Order: sequence, then C-alpha cells, then structure tokens
Amino acid sequence: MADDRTTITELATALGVAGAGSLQEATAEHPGNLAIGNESWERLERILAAGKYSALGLAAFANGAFFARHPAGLDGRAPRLIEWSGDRRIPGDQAVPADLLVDRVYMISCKYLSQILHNTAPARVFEEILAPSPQARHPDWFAEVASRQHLALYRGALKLLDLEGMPDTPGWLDSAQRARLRAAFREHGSRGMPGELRAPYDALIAAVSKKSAETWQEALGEPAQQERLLWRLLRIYSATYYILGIDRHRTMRLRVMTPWEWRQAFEFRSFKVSADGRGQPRVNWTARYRERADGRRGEVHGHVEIRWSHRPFCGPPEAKIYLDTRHDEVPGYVPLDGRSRGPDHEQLRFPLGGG
DNA sequence: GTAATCACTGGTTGCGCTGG
DNA sequence: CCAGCGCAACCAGTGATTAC
Repeated sequence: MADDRTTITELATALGVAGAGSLQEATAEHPGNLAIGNESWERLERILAAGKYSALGLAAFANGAFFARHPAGLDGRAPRLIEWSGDRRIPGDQAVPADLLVDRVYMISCKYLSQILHNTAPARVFEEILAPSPQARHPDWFAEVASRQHLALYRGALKLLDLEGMPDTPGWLDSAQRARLRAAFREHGSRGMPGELRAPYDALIAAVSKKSAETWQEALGEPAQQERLLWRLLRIYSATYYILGIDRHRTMRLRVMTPWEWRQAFEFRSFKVSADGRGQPRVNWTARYRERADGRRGEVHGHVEIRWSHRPFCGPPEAKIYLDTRHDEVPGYVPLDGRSRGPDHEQLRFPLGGG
C-alpha cells in the first residue's frame, strides 16, 4: 500500500486533471472519469480530513489543473478516463514510470523530483549500461572488481571486531552471520567504517572507483551506445511523458522528450566518466551535447555512488545514480511554463508542511 | 501417477528519505 | 557529504493442490 503522501499527491493530481473546480469539491463529487475504487476514495477523504498534507494536496491539484489547460498537455480537452497505477509497479522492461494514464495516451509521473535517477546493482550500470537484461542476479561488485582490497578489509574487520567462526570470505556469510557482523559494528560504536580500518577502506574505495569507471567506459564504446545510455540515465523512453512534481520549494512541471525528438533538438557529443572515490566509491559522469537550433553547447552532470545500503558486508553493494544538473536544465526535459492560458501559471511556492 | 499450477515464504534488491 | 534505516517489490525455492 502506497503511503499517505504518495496517495494524496497522485490522486490530487488526477483530480486536477479531471477538471474539477477544487480539490474539496472533486473529493466530494467522485468524478466519473477518474477510475478508482471506493476504498481509494475513502482513503483520500481520510487523508484530506487529517489535514497533514493539505498544502501538498493543493499543490498537486494545481499541477494537474495546469497540465489539463496547458497547450503541450490536454490543452483544455476534457479527459474521459484517468487511470491510476496505485501502488503497483508497472511491469515490463524500460517502463515509463507513469502513475497516471490519461485517455490511454498521456502518461504522468508524479514525483518529488529527487536527484536520484536510478538505484540498482552496479553490474547493471557498468557492464550492462542499463540495457534491459534477462540476468536478474549480479555478484557482489566489490568482490568482482576489487577482490583483494575487499577481502583485506573484511579480514581486518573480523580481527578488529574480534569475531570468531566467520567464513573466510564475505561472500559466504549467511544471514545470521551478517546480523552478527552488523551488531559487532554497532557495538564498536563508530558510525560507518571504524577509523582503524581507514587504510584498507580507502584502498577499496580507490580500487572500486577506478575499476568501475574503466569498466563503464569500456562498455560504452561507440558514441551511439553512449547516447543510448544517456537516454536511459535520464529516463527518456520511446513515448513522451510528463513529470508533475513538487520538490522542497516549488512545483516542477516538465515534459520528457522521446529519443526521436531529442535527436531533432540536440546533437550528442560525448559521454565521459571519471573515478572520484574519496568518501565512498564514486564515478562521475558528464555528457556533452549541442543544441541544433542555435549551436549552443551544453553539459549534463551526475555521479554514481557504489555503496552498501545495509552496512558493510551486509549484502551486495548498490549503485545510486545521481543527477547533479538542475532538472529544468537537462536536455530533453522541457519545462511547461509561460505558455499557459490559465491564471496560475507562475511557479507556485508552498511550505510543504507535515511530511 | 505425473505434470502443471498455485500459494506461501524468507531472503534480496531497489527506492527514497533522514540523520549526523 | 556520507551513512544507513524502513519499507515493499521482487525472486526463487518449497510444498500443496488441481488437472490431465
């Protein structure tokens, strides 16, 4: 079950799209073009009544209404059917992350515009360059690209924490042993890697960063591959979709281009990666492009962190891919602003209380 | 009697946030 | 900037149930 914040954001956006006068009215009326069940209506009413997310609900509703009016959105046409994906994940490879589907055509993703683009197994990023792949399981990336340093750190940790009867290599840890390790780290008191293990940890960080960057650059090969990777990174798919979102300070309304459109607007130039591991294993990426209209050159930046998400040696590491460029400056993300005929086309600012 | 399908389950992976 | 928590979807293994 989606949490209250997600539910109200998505449903209030849907009601804005549905063409209702206000969030309160719409909630009372249950407009027929929004296809959700009774339990969802009840839930929405309960969340609204609690009042905690009122500002968020109003902002989301305004986003939906804006989209309904905007020439690049529904342009004033009344939607017949709005479907909500609810708390289900959309199945399939390379699925557009749409929370709402309007008239089976317009896909809307309701987001808090997080800086995180992807969060996945490192091998998926660096070896498979995010292409759809049947391989579901990936080995521990640390062991794969820096086995010596990984092992040295593991053995150092066992010694420091005075743990007996543990397997020789971290790959053989079972869940009980991982729990023991986790508890021992906690008991040791330090947050993160204990200071005594600084040297072997730094060695691991340097090795993983370097090898990951090399692997990635090698897998990227030709510019055509690099361009595809950039599209995957930026979540540019073969159908256009909209992001109606709210970050901490303001509303964000974007349309995401298709590769076809992207090619007409931009010329891809290069995709470069570089190892940058100090605090934790990290690889920076930069894509360069040129705008066809005026020849202007631009860059998009981001970075990938390779990290344990559940304490050292407790499970394989994950790759968190960050976008460091502002969303409205990303090639292929088209801000929907200025051209609205509606009254509230300026960027709304809300104190997003509650959450 | 065997094969196919289903329901359950515990571990794993992915996601996004928050705390220091 | 780094670390890790909480949650939930996903996945594979297992045993039970149904179909043939």
